[in-house]
Amino acid sequence: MVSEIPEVVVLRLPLYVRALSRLQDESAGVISSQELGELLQITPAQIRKDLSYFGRFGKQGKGYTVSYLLGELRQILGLEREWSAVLVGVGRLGRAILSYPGFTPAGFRVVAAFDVDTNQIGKRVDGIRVRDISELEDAIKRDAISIAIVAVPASEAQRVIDRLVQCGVKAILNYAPVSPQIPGDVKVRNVDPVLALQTMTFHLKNLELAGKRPEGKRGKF
Amino acid sequence: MVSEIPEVVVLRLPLYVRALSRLQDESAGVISSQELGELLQITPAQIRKDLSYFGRFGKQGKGYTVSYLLGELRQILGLEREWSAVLVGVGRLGRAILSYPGFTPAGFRVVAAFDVDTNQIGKRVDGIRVRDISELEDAIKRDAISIAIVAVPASEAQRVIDRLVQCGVKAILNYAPVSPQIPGDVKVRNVDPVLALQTMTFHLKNLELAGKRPEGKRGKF
DNA sequence: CCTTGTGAAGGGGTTCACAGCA
DNA sequence: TGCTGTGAACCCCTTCACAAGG
Repeated sequence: MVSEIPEVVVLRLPLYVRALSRLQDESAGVISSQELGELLQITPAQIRKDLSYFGRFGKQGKGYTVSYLLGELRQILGLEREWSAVLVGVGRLGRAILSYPGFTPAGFRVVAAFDVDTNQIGKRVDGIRVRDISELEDAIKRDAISIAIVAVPASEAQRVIDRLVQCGVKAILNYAPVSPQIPGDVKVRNVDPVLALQTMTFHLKNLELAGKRPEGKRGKF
Repeated sequence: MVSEIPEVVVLRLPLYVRALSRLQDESAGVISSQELGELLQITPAQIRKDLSYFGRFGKQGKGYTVSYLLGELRQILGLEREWSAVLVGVGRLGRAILSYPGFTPAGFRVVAAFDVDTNQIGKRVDGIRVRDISELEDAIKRDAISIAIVAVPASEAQRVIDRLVQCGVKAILNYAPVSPQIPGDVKVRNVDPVLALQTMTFHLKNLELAGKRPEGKRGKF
């Protein structure tokens, strides 16, 4: 039931959760796949197919009850509990992550932060005491942490990730600009704004080229 | 030549650039698709196919000259020039973005920052003066900016994005936790660490379930 | 009538496998 | 021999289209 779900589907589920949460805040009662699709720029068929991997949540002729579908999806994604995470790297980026207010309401709690910088160690950042990275393994194992956030320099990232994997972390949110090597049972999501920008400059460049070619007029509305 | 390239391919090109840059720093001369694939966890065939959309960059029996391929890819992605961007939203997140040191070496320069908060306006953050958002349109048009970074609250994001699109911005790096509505000729990349975490909790939850079922009956039917 | 759920069809990206060539 | 470049096969995701049912 769980093993055959396409990864792309899993990537979309949080989008549904986010949209449904907003709809619930706006007291929306029922929504059709058509309407949800318009909000998310996803085809209605796509949404219905995605949901059908997990069950039948809708009412024919009506649509989906927002609160019910939201609850089911939160259940499916494991969001009905709180998740503890550790942060490695408390430099500028790491401190920004610690003070990011979006994690807590979503149920993610950073319970420990580590660094190698002796100037940082012992200090408190947003209520979290920065600990020496030598304590990393003990802390993770003691609390059976399965999520880590990596915000160390690129040169250190693979080493840190190896250590995290070694002590049982199964999910890594990686802010370092590297493509880490990890075993298949560990999930990594990379956050790299520069990569994101670079995928867009490709299109920008081609827009400009098109604009410079008088005969290359294609985009008409 | 340009319009038929799958978007997934464009998403991978920056990964190649990043890996090749590192290889160049390490004075690597030549690399095969096999080796590059191991670094990036991508199949060699995938890499060769991706590159073949743009030309023939390798040497049979040898592989790819790192510096040459890097230069070609940078050319393809439009990275041989500097790109100016504006930032909208200079709250905690926006300030962290302004002080992020990764943009400049990659050739991205934030040339203006805007906010609605009168306490912020006029102040300088990392050398950039914060301007009143009412100046947004003029500034973008004057300098023909095509990239914007959005770091405003979710409730404001769509409005801000509408304004950006309105005055000709074609690429948006969106840090707000929303799925924006945009016309087809504008590219958006969303950065949302919470969504990233939520896709991983799905797997974590299922790992735990599997662990709790002695027979580990996965893949029913 | 309206919208879901879903087999089936379709489309597009990945992988294969080998010709080509240094 | 070693590795690229690439048509073709393959596979998987998306979209279609309609039965089902409120």
